[in-house]
Amino acid sequence: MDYNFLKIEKKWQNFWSTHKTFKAHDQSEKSKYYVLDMFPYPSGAGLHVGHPLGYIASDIIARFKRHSGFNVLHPQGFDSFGLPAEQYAIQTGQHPSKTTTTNINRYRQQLDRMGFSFDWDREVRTSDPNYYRWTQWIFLKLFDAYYDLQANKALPIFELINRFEKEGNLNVQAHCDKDTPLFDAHQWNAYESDKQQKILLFYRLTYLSETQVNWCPALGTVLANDEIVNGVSERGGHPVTKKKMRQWSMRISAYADRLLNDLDELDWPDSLKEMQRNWIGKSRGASIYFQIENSSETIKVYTTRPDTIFGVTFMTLAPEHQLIKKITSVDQQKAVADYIARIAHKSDRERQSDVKTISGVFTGAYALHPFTGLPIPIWIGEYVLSGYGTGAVMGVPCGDQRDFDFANHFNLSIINIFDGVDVSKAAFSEKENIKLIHSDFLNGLDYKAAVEKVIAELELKNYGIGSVNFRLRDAVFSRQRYWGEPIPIYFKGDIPVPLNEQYLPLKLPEVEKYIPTEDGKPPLGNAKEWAWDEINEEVVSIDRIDYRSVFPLELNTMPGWAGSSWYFNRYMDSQNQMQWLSDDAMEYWKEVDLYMGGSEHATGHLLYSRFWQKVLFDLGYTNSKEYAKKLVNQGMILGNSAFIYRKKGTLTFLSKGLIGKYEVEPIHVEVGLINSQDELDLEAVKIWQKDFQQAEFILENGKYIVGREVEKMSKSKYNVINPDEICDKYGADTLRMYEMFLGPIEQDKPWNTAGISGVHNFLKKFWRLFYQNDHCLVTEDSPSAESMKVLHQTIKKITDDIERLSFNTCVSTFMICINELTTLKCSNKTVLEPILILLSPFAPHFCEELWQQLGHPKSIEFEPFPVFDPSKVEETTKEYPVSFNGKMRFKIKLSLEMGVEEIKQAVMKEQRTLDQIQGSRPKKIIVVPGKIINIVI
RNA sequence: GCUCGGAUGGUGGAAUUGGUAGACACGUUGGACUUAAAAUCCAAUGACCAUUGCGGUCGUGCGGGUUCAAGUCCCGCUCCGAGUACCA
Repeated sequence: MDYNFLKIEKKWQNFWSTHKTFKAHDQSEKSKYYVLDMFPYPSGAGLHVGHPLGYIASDIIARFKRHSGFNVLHPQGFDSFGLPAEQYAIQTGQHPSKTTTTNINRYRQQLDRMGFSFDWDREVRTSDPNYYRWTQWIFLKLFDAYYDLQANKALPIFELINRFEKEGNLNVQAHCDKDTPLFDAHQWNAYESDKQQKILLFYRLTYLSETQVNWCPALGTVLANDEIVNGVSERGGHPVTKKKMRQWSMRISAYADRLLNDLDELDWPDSLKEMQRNWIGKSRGASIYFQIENSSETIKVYTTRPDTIFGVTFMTLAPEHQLIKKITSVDQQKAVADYIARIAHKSDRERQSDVKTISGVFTGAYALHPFTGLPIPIWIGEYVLSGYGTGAVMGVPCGDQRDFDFANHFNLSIINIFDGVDVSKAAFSEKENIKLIHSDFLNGLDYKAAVEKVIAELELKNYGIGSVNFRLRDAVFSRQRYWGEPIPIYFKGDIPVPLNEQYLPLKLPEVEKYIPTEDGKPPLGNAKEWAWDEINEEVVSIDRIDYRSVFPLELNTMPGWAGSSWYFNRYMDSQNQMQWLSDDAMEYWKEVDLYMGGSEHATGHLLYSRFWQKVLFDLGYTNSKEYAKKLVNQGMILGNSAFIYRKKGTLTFLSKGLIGKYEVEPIHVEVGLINSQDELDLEAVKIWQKDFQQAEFILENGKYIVGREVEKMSKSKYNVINPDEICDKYGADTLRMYEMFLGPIEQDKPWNTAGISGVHNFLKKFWRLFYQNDHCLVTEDSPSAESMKVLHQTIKKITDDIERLSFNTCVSTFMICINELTTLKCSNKTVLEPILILLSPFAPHFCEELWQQLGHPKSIEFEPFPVFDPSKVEETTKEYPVSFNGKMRFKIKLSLEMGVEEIKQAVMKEQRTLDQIQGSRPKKIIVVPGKIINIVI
């Protein structure tokens, strides 16, 4: 019997799938354990060895928990709406659902080969109408809710309407648009229904509004902030500009404080929590009102440094500020208009890349300092952002570097208000250990005391108010795409009307083209059947919108993060046709116990999904306000790219060592064409790409040596390692163990195929404890004390290490264990059986096979995990290192039962010790039982 | 700039609470078996010095400190990575 991994793995994968071994049961005596992976987007390129890293880790936990007696939910699915399938559709005319299905099937095949213990009966696909029906349902729940600041939670919108009817909105404290008008009950009841609906949009948790959006002309769609990286689109790297559009948004800003505070109770990586904290960006400070000279208008500024109020020498408004038109003096009007026009032409990217240049213009107007009454010139400056705070800042050049630079550039005055500080060259922006001067009633105070005092004063005199600000913006929810969830809304005029939930799912219509219409409408504008008939309650042809009861449906679709913001709940009850989730399933599964995924979702998916969970919690649809108590970020497996070097402007390629002073262009080559000595296979490269047939390769020592660089694994960099190839050559169990062995799970690490033999040899070595030359070695004799000791040391180490997710050390422990048992020639059933159970989460097929060979009729999957027995590893003696002043000199074997005093006496009797001390008495003897003896002399 | 991580042999990495640094694996070298190769097994492998025999010195990015004892704790740097970026 050889270790025939191909045969074994196929056999057990079939066994597991026909027996539905990993089916999770909704009712069980056992405690539940929910292990979740971030579900993949099924791209056309298939999986590479980096993708399954997190899945392997979570699978080990899932299997370990099953052995430990838990009813484990370990589901998987596909985030199957998205841009690549749509772009492929645009190019080829093939329906995205077809591409998606093909890709999913390929993913499924690859995943199955690795022996994951997923419960595929619960699979979800975000593009499946049976799934997105509930995504649409959640959208309607958000549409029908508002955020009440008194209750500090979302409430149904009808409660708000009731209040409006009784008392208007004068006493309503709710999270709403800042331009929301005030009205009393009488006014409200007198409003036309359309006007009432428009006002309600200011309150709804998902709402339509005219917003400045990030428009990507190349993709023809709007992007959220987290979909933009360095001013260009995350996908494709296309430029992004600003555009005003009527868009759906999600009022996530209402939840900023709770999203921030609840982070404290989550067992998530600190770095990830920190990223979310920064993204939410809470800051404390004050809003201060500045009266404008000779005008009734006031300008509100937000500052985190109200203590520096006496350092104010000017004020700057964002170019988009509404008051600019009103306050600009006659003689400055042209200059201001020119400036604003110039800024408006700049794209976001230009504005971002050019932060060094200082630009601005004087409005000709002055504001009055609230305390001194002195006039302060009002400027307009590009560096002030309209989106943050009030879009206006007070300029304190002595305390803020940007204000300082601005003041210097335009020759504005600078007052120093910090004691003993030189502000002639740069601003002083530190807060600690400094006292204020030239600051009237704040003189002599430090930062903390001054802030407190000035806010009290501002509030007393009604010049301002202490306030809190967030960086977090509402999330734009409309996408001008085809391949996404339709938004269940139709329009009567410009009033959005929600579809009643009984008509869900609102299925994606068929279209002829997947591109925007000629008049610039989203792709759904191409659909013929895309109007809602209120009377017949069905989707009908758009030709009928002239009929009284037929109205156009929303043409935008939902963004990629919609479907992924709640899928973890659906797994608990994925086949339910009546509800998004039954109460029983929710009651039993509660929330995710371990969520495994990449940190790249920190400010996207992981924030949006927390937001939706909180809304659903407030509205009573779930009883967990956080859906994942523990989260682990697996690192990335990086590729080891290979480069050849083309002499600039030629077809000549220089081996790495010959580049010298030549100007060369590095070009990626397929890593499969490189041997372990970094030598390029010249024949193969010419077959690989025809372009190289004409090329001349200059060799060193008869070889072409490539350059190497560690980068992200990607098809375009030709550094992809396909897991199928590894499975063919070494088997899935080797791949699983090797990926765990590469390093700590949360770390990025480069893939290196060369190292895999170590793990593969381990499995073969272990196999040889069972079989050699077709001969079974396993005996039922009672094992030696040494082998029992090896076993129990292993049990302890593995149990501890799995609990703390240190899988790389687990693999090492197994290797040590098998090396020792090999040395001991131990093939006792009593020892080998528990090791199979220990190892089975890592190498499941391998262990199942041997488990069966040992005569067990049932699968290994639910065997109880072996329990550590300390008595088996107990030692009576131990070698203690004896050191003098911390330096180790010799070892001494002593009984473990000795007390500290006995050990001291025994050590002092040692001849060598006495030699060391040479007559002088030791100052101190330190004994840590079981660890160390140190003699201070 | 700010925030958060890192830095240990030729390489990936161990060292869980301050207690024999370098486990385990790759790679390299030498050996056994073999006609040969593969496979397998054995030995050596941080650096330097001493090796006929023990052995010794230095070593966890750099400079200090605390301690009988520091990869681990404290202070000050350097470099690398990630996130974020006119956020007032």
